[in-house]
Amino acid sequence: MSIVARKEKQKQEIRSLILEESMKLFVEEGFNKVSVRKIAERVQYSPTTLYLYFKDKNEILFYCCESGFKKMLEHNITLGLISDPIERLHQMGVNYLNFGLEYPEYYDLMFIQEAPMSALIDMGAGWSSGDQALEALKMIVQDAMDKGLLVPAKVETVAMAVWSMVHGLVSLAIRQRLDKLVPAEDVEKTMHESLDWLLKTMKKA
Amino acid sequence: MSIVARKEKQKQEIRSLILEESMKLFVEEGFNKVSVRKIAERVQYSPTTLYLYFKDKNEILFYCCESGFKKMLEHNITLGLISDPIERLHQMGVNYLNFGLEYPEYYDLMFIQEAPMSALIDMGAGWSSGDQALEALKMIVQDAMDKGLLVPAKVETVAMAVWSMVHGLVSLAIRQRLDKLVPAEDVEKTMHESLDWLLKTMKKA
DNA sequence: AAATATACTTAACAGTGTTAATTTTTCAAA
DNA sequence: TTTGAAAAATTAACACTGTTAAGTATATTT
Repeated sequence: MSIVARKEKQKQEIRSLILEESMKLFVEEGFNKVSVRKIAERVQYSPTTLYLYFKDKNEILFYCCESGFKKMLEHNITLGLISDPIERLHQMGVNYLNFGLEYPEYYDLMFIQEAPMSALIDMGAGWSSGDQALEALKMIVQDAMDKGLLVPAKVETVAMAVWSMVHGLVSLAIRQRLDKLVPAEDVEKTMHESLDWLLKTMKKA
Repeated sequence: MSIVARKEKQKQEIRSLILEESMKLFVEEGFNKVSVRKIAERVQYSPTTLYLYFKDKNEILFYCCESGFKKMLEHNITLGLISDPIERLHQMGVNYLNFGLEYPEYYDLMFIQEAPMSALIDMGAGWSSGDQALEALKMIVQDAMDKGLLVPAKVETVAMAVWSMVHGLVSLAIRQRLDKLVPAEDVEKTMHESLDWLLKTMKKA
């Protein structure tokens, strides 16, 4: 029993090692430029060994995302302290923008690449941390509505609007599309202004 | 002179042929799954011949985007008829969502892939139709503000907010992320509701 | 010590983008 | 009309990619 348990533990350690090194590489060079062989070299195993631990490259990416979501949740840890729902929503948006701009490669994997979703479908699995973040968003919107701070509307509608807005900002920024609208050096500032504008606008007069 | 002109014309025709067939393939299978060899087979040339007409695969994609923007502008051709700026902005948003959902592969190339922007940087060129669309957006916002239909704010800020919002909706939808918020069959409807909500919300009371 | 199960590696396949060298075609001058 | 240069297209090749099948060590059990 203890020997089989120790072996299982070793296996998990190798899994973790692969994920860690993969994530480092994804962050350094971007998902598409990282090959299975490169990861294998980093973990000092042959390329094919990785296939004993993961179904394919997509699955490796999939598990890396989970750690990305956890990182994101850490950013939101101080959120509970803010009592005003609108203020809380605002801060959540600011955190989202900061996360995206600080870790663009993580963001890319989690929200832009299609690979992890394919893996998710293949596996029939879920993303607990990811769903958790969305639930948090919906709850804040619901809270704000209950307190009469927002014009009544379907919670999903407003949540989708807010999420889409911050995602749009980050993903356009990451893909250098916002340079077409304002000079590159003003992009970050204007992104925050846009978020401020939305929050101010949606707050019930 | 006329003979050299005809040769030039022939060259342009081959260029167009390559772009047409590439676009078809990109739409059918997605950028990443289309290889230079596949394109070559379609146009009945050897793979290396394409390199006589384009610097690399990214440059092919880049020129395909231009046609995507033109397609998009066509969708907006009826916009001038709407006199109310807010209503015009709303319809522009609706067109944007429809375009993204109707031609997700085009949208992917134009706004999600990073490849065309790399080509753009390498070439030092611009995207006339793309810039044109952004200018149109800014002008509508400016118009709405001039007519006192929006709370005064920096035009770029509001334009960025609106663009980010619709881009966020489309790109999250394309990458199957919105399924996490509402059931798949409700995604499209809720997207439109979110857009409606934004426009209603931003309209000065 | 022999047999079996586990962990890992080597070799290989079919594909990728791209370059250099080589061939075929086109067309003006002799 | 043949010759020679210029243009256009091709073949061969390189260094990669993700992934699978077959083979080889290394433990563990009998």
